[in-house]
Amino acid sequence: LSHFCAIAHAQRFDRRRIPLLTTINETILAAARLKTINLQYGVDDTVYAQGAPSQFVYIIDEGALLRFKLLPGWRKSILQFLFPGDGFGFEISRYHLDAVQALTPVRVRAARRGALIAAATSNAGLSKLLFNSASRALATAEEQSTLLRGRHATERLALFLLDLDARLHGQIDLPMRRKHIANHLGLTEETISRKFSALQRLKIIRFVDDRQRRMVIRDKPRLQQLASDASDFDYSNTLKRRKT
Amino acid sequence: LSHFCAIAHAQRFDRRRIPLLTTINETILAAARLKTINLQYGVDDTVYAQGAPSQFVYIIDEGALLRFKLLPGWRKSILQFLFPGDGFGFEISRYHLDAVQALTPVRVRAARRGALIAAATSNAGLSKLLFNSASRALATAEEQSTLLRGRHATERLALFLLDLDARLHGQIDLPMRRKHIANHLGLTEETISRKFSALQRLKIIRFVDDRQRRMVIRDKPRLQQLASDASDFDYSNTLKRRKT
DNA sequence: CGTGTAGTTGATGCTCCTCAATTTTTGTGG
DNA sequence: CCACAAAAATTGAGGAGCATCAACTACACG
Repeated sequence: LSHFCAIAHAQRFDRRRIPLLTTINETILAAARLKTINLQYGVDDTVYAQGAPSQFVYIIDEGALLRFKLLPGWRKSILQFLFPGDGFGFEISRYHLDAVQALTPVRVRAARRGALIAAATSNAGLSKLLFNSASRALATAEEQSTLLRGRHATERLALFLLDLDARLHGQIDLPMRRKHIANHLGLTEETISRKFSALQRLKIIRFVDDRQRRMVIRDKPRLQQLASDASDFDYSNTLKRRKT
Repeated sequence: LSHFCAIAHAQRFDRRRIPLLTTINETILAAARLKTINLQYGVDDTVYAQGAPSQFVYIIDEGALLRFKLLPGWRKSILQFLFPGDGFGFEISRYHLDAVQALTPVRVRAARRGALIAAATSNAGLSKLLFNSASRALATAEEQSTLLRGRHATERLALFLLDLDARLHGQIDLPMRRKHIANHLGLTEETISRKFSALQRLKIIRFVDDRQRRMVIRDKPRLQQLASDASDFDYSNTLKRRKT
């Protein structure tokens, strides 16, 4: 038990502060006293596919992944991006309803789903933790819906960046491609690219590497304002200045 | 116990078939053996406000409600519409993170939140039910996110109608105003109105009352097709025919 | 009968998508 | 290390779809 607590602490305070996001987290694994195994994945590797039997639950030690659903007609919908400390892979169904894929080289710990369920069945405290965790995940998902109801691309992107900032703290290292962000926000990659350029021109963000992947937020108040009302920002594709 | 089971059965098979949607349902109340009280609300009455202390959990016997969140700047985001059999009001937080309001005259049963939590703490089976329920609610919320990533108004409206159809079965009696649908789908009420007109012109749906609230789906396959790809449907505001 | 509310329809402009060209970055093999 | 090809990101032009503003209709209620 103390072993896992130590890891949990290291995870939470070491590199990044993270509001836990999904139905599984460090505390749960610790409370269930499950044996875990370490696994590694390379870029673009699939951790599990949609419809596959659900055997393990996972917690991320290092790297980033994306969680998505396949839709009728070859399309997919990216539900969220996962970072160290986040957990995934636990559902009621015995088969996965989503799929998870690595964005960078990844190290995860995996525990048997069956063992977790068995532990929860005889342990009301653990069940309660699971419920808490699912509730928080639900709140996160509804937050996401609210984000997607925002009508302007700038609003959505600003909210997305602020959320990442809160989770990753400080310098944001985007592990995903433009097209992933676009899919997640219900936009196109061209629009994402244009909005990034616009935010950079206005000195609200800055990319600090040549890959345009590592960025800092230079003017968070302005970004927060854009997140709630982008009406004095949104200009079209061209470079004309803001409306008066 | 058998009392509640009877109600649960009546609820599930009597009037409408409903995939349970929120963190609370009939089965949970029955398993927890909670005392309930009956409450009634009139149109537009608030069941609870955002930020209010969380005292009860609720199950709907009759009528329809809407659940929403207030956002910075007087805006609100409608998370979902609730119908008989659906439950609401249970969260981890001791204060409500959302608000619930009646769309029609409503009868609900309420149970004390504290009693439910107490029951869950000593009862692993109940905790597990709560977790299952939260997981299903999570799946629903992620479904909703996926809907909102669809780029065309027609896609979103079609998915919305198909979802209502699955929940209400048969004739759909819309308890909400156009503006509620619009908010929920991230569109404007004018667009909703125009899309309804278009669907009606194409004989995909039909309104069977003069208030334009009660409708039947006349061509479900076509509606399902539009839900996954509206590219051969979307024409602008004007009445011009579909693209070739 | 007015008055108010919900819904529909129309005209216009803005935002974002589409398609395409260009630039930048990444990966591969000599 | 450089040359080359492939992939990712950016930028541009034009058009599609939705929002906005406004007028209009239908119904509800006193």
